[in-house]
Amino acid sequence: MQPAVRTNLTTSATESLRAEIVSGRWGVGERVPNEAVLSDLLAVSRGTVREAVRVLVSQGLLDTRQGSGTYVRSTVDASAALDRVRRTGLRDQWEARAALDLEAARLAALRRTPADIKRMRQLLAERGSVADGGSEAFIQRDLAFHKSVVAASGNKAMMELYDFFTVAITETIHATIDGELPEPDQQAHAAILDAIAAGDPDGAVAAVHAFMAPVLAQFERLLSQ
Amino acid sequence: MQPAVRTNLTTSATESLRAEIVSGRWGVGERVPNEAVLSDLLAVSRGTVREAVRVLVSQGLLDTRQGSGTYVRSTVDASAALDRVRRTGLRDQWEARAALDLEAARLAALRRTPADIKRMRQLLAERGSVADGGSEAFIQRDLAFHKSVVAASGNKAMMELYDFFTVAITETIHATIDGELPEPDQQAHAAILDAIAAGDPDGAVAAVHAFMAPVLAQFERLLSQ
DNA sequence: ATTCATCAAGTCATCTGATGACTTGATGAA
DNA sequence: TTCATCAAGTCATCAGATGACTTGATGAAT
Repeated sequence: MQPAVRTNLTTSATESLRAEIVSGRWGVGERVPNEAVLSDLLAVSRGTVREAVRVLVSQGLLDTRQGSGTYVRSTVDASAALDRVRRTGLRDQWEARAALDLEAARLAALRRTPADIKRMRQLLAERGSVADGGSEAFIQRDLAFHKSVVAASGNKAMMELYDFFTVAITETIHATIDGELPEPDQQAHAAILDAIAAGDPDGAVAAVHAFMAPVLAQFERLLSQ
Repeated sequence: MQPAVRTNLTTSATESLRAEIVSGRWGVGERVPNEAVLSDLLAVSRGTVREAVRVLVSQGLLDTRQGSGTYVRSTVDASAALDRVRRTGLRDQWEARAALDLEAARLAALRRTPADIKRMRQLLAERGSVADGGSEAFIQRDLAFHKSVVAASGNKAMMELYDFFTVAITETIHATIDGELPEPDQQAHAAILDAIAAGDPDGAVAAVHAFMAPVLAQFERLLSQ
C-alpha cells in the first residue's frame, strides 16, 4: 500500500515558501511579505511562519533583517543536498561511496607519489585481522587504508565526501542491520595497492570492483527480505 | 577594525545544540531534553528553542516525534562537510562528479528500464547544438541528458550528489574562468547511451572516460598557467 | 543649501500562556 | 496471555504582548 504521508504545518509552510523562491516568483534581493501577511497567506500562526523562515535562512535562501524585513538571498538550493543524500538508503550510499573508491583508485594509480605508496603499504600491514583489538578497531584500520587510497588520488573533494559517506554509512548500519556485512579480505586490499603502485589505472578499478562485489551482493540479499 | 558580531538568540541556541550533538555528548538515537528543559538550560523561550531545533531537524541532525520527544538522528554535520567540499578546487569537484558519471553509467547499463532508455534517447535528441537557443540553454539540455543517465542508475544518493556538484561547479566556473571548457560532442554522448541500452557496463565506463578526457586535459592546461 | 538630531511607523526578535494531537507505558478486564 | 483503556509526558500550533531595530520623513541648526 501507499504509506500515509504525515506532514506538519511547518514543513508544508517551508515548502510553500521555498517554491515561491526557487520558481523565481520572489526574485533575489526582493523583500518578501512580512510575518503577519505570510501568516494569513499560509493560514498558519506567526510562530509557524517564523520556524519555516528560519529553516530557509539556515539553508541560505532567505535573509532576515530585524526592523527591515525578510529578503530573498539566493534561489539556488544546494545546501540541503547532503542532507537529502543522508536520507537515501544504505545501498545507495554505499554505491556512491564505491564510485569514489573506484575513481580514487584509478587516479591514485596515475598520481601516487613514493610517499603515498609507503603510507598505504604501512596501513595495509597494520590492518591485520579482526582478532587484533576487536571488530571496532579493525574497522578503523580498514578505513584508514581506504582513506589513504583516496588521499593518494590528490583529490580533496573526494576525500571530504569519503569522510561524509563513511560516517553516514556507519550510522545507517548501526541504525538498521547492525553489522551483518562481510569484511573484504586482506588479499583483495593488497590487489588494489599493487595496481596503484604499478601505476595501472585499469587494474586498480578492477581490484576495487572485485572487493566491492561480495558486499553489494549481501546488500541485495538483505534488501530483498 | 574587528567588525562587531551581532548574533541572535536562535542562532546561538542552534549552535549550542549542534555542539552537544557533534561532540557526541548526545549520542545517536538518544532522546534529548524536552522543550521546557532546553528552554531553561539555554535561558531562552520555548519558541526560540523550537526554532533552533527545527533548523537542526532540517539539517538532519535531530528528529522530532510528536508525543514522544526529540532524538539525535546523526552526528554528521552535513552543512559543514558541504562547505569544505565547496572550498576545494574546480578540478577536484569536476573529478568527483566524473566519478559519479562513471559509476552511474555502469549501474545504468545494468539496471535501465525501457522507460529510462526512451527518456535518455529523447533528451539526447533534444540536446542538439549550441546554435539552438544559446549556450546557456544548451548547457541546460546537456545537463538534462547527464542527469537522466544518473537517474537510470536508480541511485538517489548519486542523483543528489550530481545536482550538488553541478551547482557548485557552475558557481565556480562563473566565479573564475568564465566558460573556457570544451563542450563534449554529440557522438560521445550517443556512445554512452548505446552502451547503456546494450546493457554493457564496461562499454559505458569506457564511453564516459572518452568524453571526460578532453575536458580534464583542458583543466590541466588552465591550472598549470 | 546642507547637515544632523529627532521621531514615528513598520518589521523582526522574543517571551508567555494556553490548547490540541500524538506516543507510550501502565492498568485491568476478558 | 491478549487487548482495550487510560493517564502522563511531549511536541504542534495558536494568540497576544512587548522589546529592539531599521528606515524614511521632519525640521532645526549651521
